[in-house]
Amino acid sequence: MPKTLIIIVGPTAVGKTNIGIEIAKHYKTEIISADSRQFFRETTIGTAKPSEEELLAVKHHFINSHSITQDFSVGHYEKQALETLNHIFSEHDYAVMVGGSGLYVNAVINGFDELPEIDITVRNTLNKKLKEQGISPLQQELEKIDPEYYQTADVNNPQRVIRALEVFYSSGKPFSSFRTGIKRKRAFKIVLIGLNMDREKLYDRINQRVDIMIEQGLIDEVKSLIPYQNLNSLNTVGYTEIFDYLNGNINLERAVELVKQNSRRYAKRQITWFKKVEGIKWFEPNQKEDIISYIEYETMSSLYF
RNA sequence: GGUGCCUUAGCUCAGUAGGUAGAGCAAAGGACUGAAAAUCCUUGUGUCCCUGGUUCGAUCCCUGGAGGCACCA
Repeated sequence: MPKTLIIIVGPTAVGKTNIGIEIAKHYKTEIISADSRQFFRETTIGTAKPSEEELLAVKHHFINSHSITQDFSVGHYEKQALETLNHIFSEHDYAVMVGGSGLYVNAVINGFDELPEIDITVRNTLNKKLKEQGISPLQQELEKIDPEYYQTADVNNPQRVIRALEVFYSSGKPFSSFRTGIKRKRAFKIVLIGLNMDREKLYDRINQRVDIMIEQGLIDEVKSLIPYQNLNSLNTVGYTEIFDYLNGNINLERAVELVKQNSRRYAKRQITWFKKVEGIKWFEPNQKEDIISYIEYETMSSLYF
């Protein structure tokens, strides 16, 4: 029987965690998280991790697996996730991946091109230049060293421009020369489940969940992280706004309002991302039975075709 | 009760010497191969409070009304 990875994606607060656990229990297997903020031990309330009971009910990978101080990116994730999947598949026919980070999910589905390790001082220098001189000198640099990428790149986006430049300055070769766009073949079948619901209902759930986070002590959690507030892993919804409150820039009411608003915007971006992913079958989070039938159908059909 | 000011996009407000209107925020849509809960791009959604009148034409001027704010009684 072929090994099958069931991937459950969808916007924040739609109910992925819950369904993921149900599906994993049904197939008596483990969960691998694809959530770029739930890796970190130091952030719990604001990242809406599975509860302790949920973590005990089903074995989870990539939850509390890393520290915010570690250098961990989607490239590392791709490799580690595939290793973890190998382990799971050595004992199970199914694995369940749950996550809202589109890029991370994509890393497992299609893989990335091999890109060189970059020197962090190069990025720092480029960021300094961006801050002092603005984006246009960086755009000009990129146009000169990598005209091919410059053509198609979003050159208004500093992160894209700096990424291409740092790859060039770290390797001596243009970013575009590494980009093949080739999709990797995986040794397992993938069944993609998308979870979504009425936008208004989703937004209500997001707002409610933020209120619950505050009740659970989000402020104290963020307070304990003040020494680390400049880390990239804390540049995230639910933390930046509370840092602003704790630093006296905005009042608490405004901070909470902004956490809700930014979570809603995040959900919208997630929906945009997943809409274009090929092969997703969409469900409402209360359709557990339909989801399992769909997985069964997909698994069976792969036996015959 | 009287006087003055206000009423325009979901919100805060501009504006049109009379030719049916535009900013910010909110929102919506989109992009995205190692920062991705990040970052970036695009888009104005409207009985211009109601009512008559003047006018070729009124959101704008005039009658009357409704609501809000301020002051005076």
